[in-house]
Amino acid sequence: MNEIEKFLEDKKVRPTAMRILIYKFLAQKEVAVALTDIENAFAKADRTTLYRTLKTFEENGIVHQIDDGTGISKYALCEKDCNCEIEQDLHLHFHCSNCNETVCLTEHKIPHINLPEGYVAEDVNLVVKGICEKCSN
Amino acid sequence: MNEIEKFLEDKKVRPTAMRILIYKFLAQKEVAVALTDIENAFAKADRTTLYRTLKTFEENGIVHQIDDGTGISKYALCEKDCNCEIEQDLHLHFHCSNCNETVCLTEHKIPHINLPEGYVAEDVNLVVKGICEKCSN
DNA sequence: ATTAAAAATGCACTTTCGTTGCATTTGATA
DNA sequence: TATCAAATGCAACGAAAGTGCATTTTTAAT
Ligand SMILES: [Mn+2]
Ligand SMILES: [Mn+2]
Ligand SMILES: [Zn+2]
Ligand SMILES: [Zn+2]
Repeated sequence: MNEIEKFLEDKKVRPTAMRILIYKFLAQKEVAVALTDIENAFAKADRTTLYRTLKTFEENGIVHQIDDGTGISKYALCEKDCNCEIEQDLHLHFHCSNCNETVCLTEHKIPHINLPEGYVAEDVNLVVKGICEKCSN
Repeated sequence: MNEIEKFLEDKKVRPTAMRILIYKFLAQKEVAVALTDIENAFAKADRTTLYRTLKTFEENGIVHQIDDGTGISKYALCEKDCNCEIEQDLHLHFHCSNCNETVCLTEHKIPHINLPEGYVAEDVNLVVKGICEKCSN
């Protein structure tokens, strides 16, 4: 059994052929991907399967969903020891208005936010929109 | 000519009956509103008119659109001397997962974000999700 | 190996929200 | 009062997310 299969099983996800392919696809991309991107990459597979694969990955801590403000959900692999927890794992996302790509800035954790009395934070989303490094040259 | 009409004209928006009503509705609400909310409040008006009114208000700096992560656009009146500019006007938004309401925390400006070399910020969206003050009692 | 159960996949469809084209109405201006 | 531009209303469309159910594949037990 290879490494990816082992990884998926550790995450309690059955390593089907499709899931392994999608995992490899995500691992190879350095930007966040939309369902459509995966759909285009695997024309043979049904959209629903890809959709549910992403949901399964998300529920089991393999990917995190990214709301970059475009209205289209993006997904990216989680870091090695990520639990998607506020104050620890959550990082900034950057969406380039030129190339339309969204990237995880995993080194840039979201700062602690002070809230008014009575408010309880459970999740934070911080997205910066602008021109990315590739497009600003 | 009353105060609201004057205000709209200052913003280069012709103060029609519908627009005045929608402005009053927004001014009276202390939470961000969705198109559907306005639709329900003004059953007689067409959804398209309400939609375009919000767009007009947004283009002329009367309201700002809020992406709270629910996938449904919300709108709220801008502050007195707001230009919706990064580093000055942009504030934190809070979405309550219990009552599903979204509020502007206008006193909580978005902190300056350090980006990697080459990245240029043009806009920032910071949304905290959790339990609001009303729901946490 | 054979079979039964569970899980994954594929297909068709629905829903929701945002958006647009165009005809009609309203309102400002001359 | 006539004219023109802007606002409104109606009827669609389109993208994306999501669901129900039949079929296939995989796992596990016999
Ligand atoms: Mn990320
Ligand atoms: Mn706001
Ligand atoms: Zn770019
Ligand atoms: Zn609440």
